[in-house]
Amino acid sequence: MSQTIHKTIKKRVRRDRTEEILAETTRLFSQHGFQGTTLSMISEAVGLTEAGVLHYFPSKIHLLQGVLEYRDKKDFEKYSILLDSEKKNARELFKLLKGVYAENEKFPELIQLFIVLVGESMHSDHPSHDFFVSRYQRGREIYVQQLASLSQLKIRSDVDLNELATLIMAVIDGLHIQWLLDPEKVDLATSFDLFAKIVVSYLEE
Amino acid sequence: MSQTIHKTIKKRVRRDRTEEILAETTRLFSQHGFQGTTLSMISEAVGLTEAGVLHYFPSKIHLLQGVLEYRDKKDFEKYSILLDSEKKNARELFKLLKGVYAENEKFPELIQLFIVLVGESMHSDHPSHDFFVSRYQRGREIYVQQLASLSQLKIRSDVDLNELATLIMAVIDGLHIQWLLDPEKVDLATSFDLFAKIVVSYLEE
DNA sequence: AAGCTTACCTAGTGAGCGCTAGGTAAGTAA
DNA sequence: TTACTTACCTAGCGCTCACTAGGTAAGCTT
Repeated sequence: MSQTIHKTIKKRVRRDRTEEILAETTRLFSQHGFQGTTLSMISEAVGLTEAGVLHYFPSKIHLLQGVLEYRDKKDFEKYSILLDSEKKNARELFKLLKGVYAENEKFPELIQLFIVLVGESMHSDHPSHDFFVSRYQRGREIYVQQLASLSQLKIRSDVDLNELATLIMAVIDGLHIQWLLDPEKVDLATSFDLFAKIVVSYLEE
Repeated sequence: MSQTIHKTIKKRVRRDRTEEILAETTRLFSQHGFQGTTLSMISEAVGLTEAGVLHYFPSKIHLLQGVLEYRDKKDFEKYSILLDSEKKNARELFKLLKGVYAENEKFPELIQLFIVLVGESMHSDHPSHDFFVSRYQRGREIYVQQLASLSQLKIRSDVDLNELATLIMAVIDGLHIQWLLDPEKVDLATSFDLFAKIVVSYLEE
């Protein structure tokens, strides 16, 4: 004790920092992307040295995988509410969807994370390219399944469910882009509402 | 002449390389983004040294501005066809839109350029953030104007034209993302057709 | 108390980054 | 023919990058 008393007191809290690192990395990736974020930015944000961060995730790509897995899992957990609820027509499905996305709107950081990273991942060389290809694939399958399960849906013979699923996901991504760029000019909820109204009226005509 | 004859003959073509630089930079930015592209990649692609490239564009940010201006101008030229043609109802407007986007589909590089760069530009610190904010703003205004000009449009009182404009742009961006990620699974034309059909049927109901 | 594991640190390393300084030679105008 | 501009080049600068080697000390287990 007598020897530490002379130095500036550093409280050395030693604990598992995995969660904190993932949280800060999510924030930084969502702002600057994978390529635009450096290990020093992450280590500073979390209060460690670069080597300290690399103790948890041995490379920058491992950090990316960590963030992606962590957030993707949480993301799909949210949708389980949607998957498990009973609904009989398109109107009810879109009402549920609206609820899920209204919830999401409270976490713009996570929305931005996926928009920023998917942009970077267009090229097949990017470390998260394959992740996003299968994420969208899976997303489409889930929507198709949900649409097909509507017991009261008078499916118009001219509507391909897969195309409709693609469209729903496209609208959501596209609205997110405009909303993140200019949140004062674009309102996520009302724009999605308009889409829902149009689609429901078409399907239930 | 007698002194050059001994050396390996380098044909030194000296000409204005601005266009070539912009073309290669467009290609590289669309693949790796602004942050993921280096001056050495550009200079190699165009057959110059890094300093050679910087002779034309004094910094990497000038290259970004150059690419953006150049491509944005060309992009909006294409839409002038749309703006100038006469149309009287929503059906005709969407038919024209379909034509424009079918044309675009032939240049995936340009589509990818804008998707990749807009992703990077989400954060307000990014050098092209403001460009994209006003690009989308302008885009929405043009669509509103186009929709408002439809002489035969029985405007349903419950449709806000600005929301509809936002939605159209969202669908296009969102479809582009899924198409670029997985061109075999997503067909741009048919998905957009579905959207057009749904919207037109709603508006002309 | 001894030994082991976990949570870090300091101090590098080579490679690559955007960019600059200062040239040289080809083409153009007077 | 001279002078100027344009189109490049070589060399290198300071910085930052992701990552490594090799430590030390805290805490847990035996």
